[in-house]
Amino acid sequence: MLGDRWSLLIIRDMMLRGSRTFKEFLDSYERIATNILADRLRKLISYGVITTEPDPTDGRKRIYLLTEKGIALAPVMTEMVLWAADHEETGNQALVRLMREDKEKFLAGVRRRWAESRSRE
Amino acid sequence: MLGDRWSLLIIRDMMLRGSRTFKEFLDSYERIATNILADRLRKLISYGVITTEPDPTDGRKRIYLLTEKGIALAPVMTEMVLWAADHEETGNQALVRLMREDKEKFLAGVRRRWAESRSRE
DNA sequence: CAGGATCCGTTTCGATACTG
DNA sequence: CAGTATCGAAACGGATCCTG
Repeated sequence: MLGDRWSLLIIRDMMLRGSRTFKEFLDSYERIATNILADRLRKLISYGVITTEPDPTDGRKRIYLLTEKGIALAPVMTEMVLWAADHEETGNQALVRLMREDKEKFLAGVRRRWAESRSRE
Repeated sequence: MLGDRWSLLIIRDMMLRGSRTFKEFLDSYERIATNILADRLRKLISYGVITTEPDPTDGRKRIYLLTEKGIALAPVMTEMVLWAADHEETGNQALVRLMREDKEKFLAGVRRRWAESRSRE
């Protein structure tokens, strides 16, 4: 799954933007077709990187969550974002600044938010 | 180029195995078709991640080298290898051990070897 | 309306054969 | 050795349709 463009973007949006639903992924600024998105979500589930469950407050929705294996990708994503910020188009500047100031602290924050969202389920 | 399987493997082999020629990339254990390899090398050059020049000792060969922008991907590759080692098939165990013992030291070594190979050109 | 599935033209891939 | 040419197979992506 490393090496698939859409999978990486999905993981990035889940990890850094907190995206959780099919619609939120679709609205992410990069264009993705619904069939491709559905396919990648299925594959990510089969890889054990994410899981899915119905939204308890809205039966129509499904919620997608990172697993332990998924959140373990945080260091990879962080390094990717930092490299892109240095060498390609600039993304979220505030986020990049946070990452650069203290990488370990930033990662700890990502993991903490993930653990908290898990415990609410 | 992040998000393309072959590009990542080429960069990995250049960075961690010291691969430098078309043939060395082909012989890398993952199968890659010659046209795909040529295409990815071309794209990596256009991205500014690698450069190429004729082999001074063998006119038939071309040598591919990482640029500054390319070697800056070392932290990304390292985190990818560590994640894969923890969660997927196991690759080069000795390398993984080195990375885990002291990540910064490992990265310094990669950068030093790269600088030395540059200065020999 | 959210989360998909299906259809379909277009792009990319990958295996093999061939060339400088 | 380092690629290019060719061609069928697979993946993509857009539009649209379906279902709870």
